[in-house]
Amino acid sequence: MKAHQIVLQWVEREIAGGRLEIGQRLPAERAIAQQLEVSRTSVREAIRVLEAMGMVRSGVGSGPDAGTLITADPSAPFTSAMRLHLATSHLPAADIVQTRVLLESWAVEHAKLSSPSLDSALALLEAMDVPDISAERFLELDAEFHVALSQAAGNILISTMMGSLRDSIGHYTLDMISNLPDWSATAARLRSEHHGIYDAIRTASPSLASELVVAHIEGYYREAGFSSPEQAGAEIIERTS
Amino acid sequence: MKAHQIVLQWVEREIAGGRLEIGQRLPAERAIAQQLEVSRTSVREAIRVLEAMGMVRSGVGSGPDAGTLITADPSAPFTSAMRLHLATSHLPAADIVQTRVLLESWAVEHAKLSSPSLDSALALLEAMDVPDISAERFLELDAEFHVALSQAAGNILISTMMGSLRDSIGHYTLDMISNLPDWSATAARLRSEHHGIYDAIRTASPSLASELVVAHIEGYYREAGFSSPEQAGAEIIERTS
DNA sequence: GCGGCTCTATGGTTGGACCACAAGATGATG
DNA sequence: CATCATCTTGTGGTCCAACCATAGAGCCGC
Repeated sequence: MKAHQIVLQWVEREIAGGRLEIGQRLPAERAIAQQLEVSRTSVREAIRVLEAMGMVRSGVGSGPDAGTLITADPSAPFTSAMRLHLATSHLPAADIVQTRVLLESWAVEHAKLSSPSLDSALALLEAMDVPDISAERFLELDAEFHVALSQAAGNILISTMMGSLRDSIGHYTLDMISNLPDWSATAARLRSEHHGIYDAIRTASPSLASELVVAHIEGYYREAGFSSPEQAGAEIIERTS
Repeated sequence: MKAHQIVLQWVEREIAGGRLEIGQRLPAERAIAQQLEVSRTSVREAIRVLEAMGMVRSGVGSGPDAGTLITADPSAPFTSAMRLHLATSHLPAADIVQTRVLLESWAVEHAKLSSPSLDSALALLEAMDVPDISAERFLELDAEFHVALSQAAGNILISTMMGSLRDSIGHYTLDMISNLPDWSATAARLRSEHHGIYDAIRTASPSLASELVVAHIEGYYREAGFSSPEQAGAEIIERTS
């Protein structure tokens, strides 16, 4: 077993055993190295891995922001790993769109009316309603709106995956604007659909909300000139390669 | 920007630009360090991160297994990160079960009859049919069977997530055996349900297959004494904490 | 030919040194 | 006494030089 893996294993056991918890600090790198009898270099390699997995966050100096703090950001590994794997073209964009539709339609169907995420969604909805908003800003809020919706179901795993997909999705929704015949008309339609989805959730019509979401997403791709998410994915791969 | 991030960025650009591809080797650590004007230590930290994300695989010595090979195993980051985040109890097991049902029911509904994964699934099915199989071995094959099914839809992202969930799921399906009143009876039922699912896919009855999968998974939890996956998750957290 | 040897290049590991940073302790100064 | 500058301490960030372990490549003696 490699030296840095010893450290990883130790950290995992400390966490699983409750001796380390979120919000606490890891011992100093030099202290861990001494305790586990490995070099500080190896400790640092392990911490880099933990950092990439969103388990810790390091800060220099002293004070509240210093030291290696144990966090728990499950989205970090998904986001960064997905971006890299996308670059290899072994993860087709079409798969991402397809997955998005699946996760999001499920999430709105199982949204909990008591979730505070719905309030955030409403705020985003209103932010999108301002008249002279730029297309970039609109799509940004759009993405956040969809993530907020998917959080309302209360499944951390699914909302996390949606949050990670959001970044990947953001890259090409913007590209697709140029394919639209009339952005302001599209924006108006998107606004109306967003409100429709939101209202369906609020009035406890889960299956309707789900259908509207699917239609909303697929409609956007259709209007941008793709007859299906599969083709959209293929086209995007063409253009970015 | 930290030194190791420079390396990560460089690797990402090399891959995105097609100058590095899967199957090729990264330059030697010392060479990268010299080229990017960072220390070898920083290069190694970056490689550790890439390794954790399933992007590379390092080997010492010389020959075909030596050097740092660019792979593309999207399941690696999901699996390891999920295990760690599970340990923090910020990722409830119930969420995992719920996600599994969602992904798997979608996958069988969209399974492609031409997929070779279906042949693998059949082989696994037959392996599970041998009379004197142990419960452990049966559940192992069971897990592989479900992963094979989810691969048949051809969505890399979804099958990858299922593969990662499989590890987490495996931990507690085994635990649940003790809750079963009659294992051999349950095994017989599972076999029959597996064949039912497989046949539904083969006979191009996607919605039936999907329903059977949901019933199959939820039925297992019910028989083990949980009335819903949510309760199962809660119970598992109790027992492992 | 063939077995064993050295050579070489790879990643793996280590200890030590130094830097940048930020808070807290200290002390000079008005 | 209050205030501000300075020093101290402890943190992560970086780098270097050396050494080890591995495993193929090539050479040499037989």
